[in-house]
Amino acid sequence: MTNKIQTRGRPKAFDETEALTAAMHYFWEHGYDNTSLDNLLVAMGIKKSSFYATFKSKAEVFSRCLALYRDETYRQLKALKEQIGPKATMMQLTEMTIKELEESGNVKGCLLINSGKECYNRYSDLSHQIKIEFNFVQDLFVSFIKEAQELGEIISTKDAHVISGRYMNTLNGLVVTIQAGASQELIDDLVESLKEILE
Amino acid sequence: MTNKIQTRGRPKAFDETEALTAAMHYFWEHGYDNTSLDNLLVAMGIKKSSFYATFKSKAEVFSRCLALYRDETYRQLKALKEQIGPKATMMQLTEMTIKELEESGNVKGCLLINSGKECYNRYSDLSHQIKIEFNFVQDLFVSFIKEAQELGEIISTKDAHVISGRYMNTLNGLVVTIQAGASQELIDDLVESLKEILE
DNA sequence: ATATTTTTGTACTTATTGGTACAAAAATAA
DNA sequence: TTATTTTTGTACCAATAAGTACAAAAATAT
Repeated sequence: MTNKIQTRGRPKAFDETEALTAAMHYFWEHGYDNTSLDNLLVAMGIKKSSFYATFKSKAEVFSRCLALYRDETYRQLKALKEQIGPKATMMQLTEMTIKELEESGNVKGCLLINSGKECYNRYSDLSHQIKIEFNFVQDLFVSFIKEAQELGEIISTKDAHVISGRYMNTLNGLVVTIQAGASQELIDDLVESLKEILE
Repeated sequence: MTNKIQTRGRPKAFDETEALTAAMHYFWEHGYDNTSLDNLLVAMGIKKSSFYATFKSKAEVFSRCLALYRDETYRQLKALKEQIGPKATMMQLTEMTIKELEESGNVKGCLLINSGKECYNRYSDLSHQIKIEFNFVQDLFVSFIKEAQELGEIISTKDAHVISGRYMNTLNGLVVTIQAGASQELIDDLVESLKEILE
């Protein structure tokens, strides 16, 4: 991947993918606008000169982070599915959100959803990319539901697109509902409703 | 409300509530951070000197806009409920979102949800207020469901809190799902799921 | 007429933003 | 050794941010 044959001159002291991963996590936690270039440089562990010698702008780095997020999400979810099966993998998404809330007192949500809201009607190039990444991940979820139906983990009378769409919508809704200040009872029932969707 | 007995001196040339209403709509469309003071002054139709002679800061104005939004929402929904009944009023919320999408090509969503996300883990005072306003409006929805159940518009076997919570969560989820770039089929099914929740 | 208060307008401050310029040091291949 | 390239560091730039200061004009109650 990043196997560039060593050319003459001082080699890059940082790994591009590692730096992008660090940037992705910072963006994920703070959002695009609320991440200043200085914040980003500290998170990535490189200096401004190195940054602009490698990337063309903050926006380009963000774009690459979105792609990286989609890649990582895809990779990790597929790996998890091989271990615990498709239905358990879907439920795990909910459990991770609740666990994060209980352990740290807050939730980050999905980077694509967060960025979709932030970029909507403001950064059309990023919005366009987010749409593509979002539907890419959405398709993965549909394939999980289909596989779960074949395995008999989920009843086959409902359309996989419908189940997947409603599950993810409810989960993404749960995050914004928590962020708006929902009561524990409301959160608990929404988690219950997520279980029901996968029945 | 704003009946202040005329004191000596040049009277205020603008109505505070009108200015706040204009500010509220600007914040609703653009968010808090993405609304500069200059944007706000143009939207409110007043000059910087008048602004700071009346309000103490941008944050205070935003806070008052949140309260105004809750007030207006409460007032308008109750009025609508008197006209078309509680269940139709709830469905109207979905219809408004879809109508807005079809007519203008985009959705604004709920100011409290949008602000909840934007302020979460960043502006604790505002976050705290949003939580209060959000639950205030949420309680109104619960009362609508209860009334709809009494009227026989919605079956009474399910808890009103559950119905209200799931409906609003799905609707708020729908907005962020649209903003992330959902397909028309997904949007259509989520609207269908909103109908089912109120059955 | 006068005191009072809000108006508008202009100028300013301090901080931060994303991004550029450039020199000197360091690390490596040839 | 030399050519090449990346490193760090410092100094910039123009734009924008929220907010302050203050004078002069305008509108009103008394």
